[in-house]
Amino acid sequence: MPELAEVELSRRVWTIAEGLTLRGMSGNALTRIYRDCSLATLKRGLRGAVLVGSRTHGKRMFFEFKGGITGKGRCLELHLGMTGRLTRSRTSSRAHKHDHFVLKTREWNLAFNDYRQFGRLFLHAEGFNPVVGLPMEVLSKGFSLAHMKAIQERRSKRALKAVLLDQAFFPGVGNWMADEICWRLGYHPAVPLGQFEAASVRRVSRMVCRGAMKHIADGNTEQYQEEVGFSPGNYVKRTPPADWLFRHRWKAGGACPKCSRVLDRGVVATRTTAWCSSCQVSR
DNA sequence: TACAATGTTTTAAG
DNA sequence: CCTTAAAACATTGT
Repeated sequence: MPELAEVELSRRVWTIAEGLTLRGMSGNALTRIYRDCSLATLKRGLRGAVLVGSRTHGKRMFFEFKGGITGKGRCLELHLGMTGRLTRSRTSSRAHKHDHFVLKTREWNLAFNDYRQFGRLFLHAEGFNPVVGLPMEVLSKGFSLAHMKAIQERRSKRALKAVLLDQAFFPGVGNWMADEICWRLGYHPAVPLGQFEAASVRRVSRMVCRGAMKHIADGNTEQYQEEVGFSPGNYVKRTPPADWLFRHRWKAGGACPKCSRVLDRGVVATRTTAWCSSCQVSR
């Protein structure tokens, strides 16, 4: 479920345990989640460690740990895939179905839950600097007009939506944000990137990323953290303003917030796509 | 039952 | 080399 803002929401769920020592861990070693890093490696690396900080980059999360039985800190990288989420609960509560591992402190259980198992995890050495080698974040200072023009040159013939979904160029943007950006630009998602004004693509994609953070991450942090059994799509119904395409694109028969025309649906860049054939031109 | 689901990677094909 | 399309992953809900 996670795009930029919900990844940030997920990160915040675990910050409750900052400064606390991991006293144990449980998990199911047999799932696909462990294709990059085994449960045994995870257990050995994190036992006795202290969570000292965290950050996100696009759809990735990085949790930094110090100490532990190895004496060396670790950086735990998580990706939520399509259906992953992070939860926290009191130590008295039992694990939920599809909790692949649970990090335990004296007072909290931090769980990684993902029923489709598309998520992944990596355990890096202490001091791993996640920013090096990763693409420029859309909301960072470096995402300049020159940077945008460079992207445009390298992918001028590709569909706008395809480039927006490419994590090497727009880290954190996912299917709904891509549709939102195309709609706000007033063009069909299949129009080649080369036909756009670089400044417009940059401005609108930054606006949508900022709005997602404001309306979804900042607007839901406490509720998200308290909610048990939070299900994908819940936040969709209650957060961003009604003049966002986001609020309408999910339901069959959803209407364009600008002109009220029923939204079109199809596949663009291999993903289900919603657009308004009246407000979005194909030229 | 069949299909789609907020993601990515791999493989195949042109 | 490039680009695009399709399949694969595993589970749930409509």
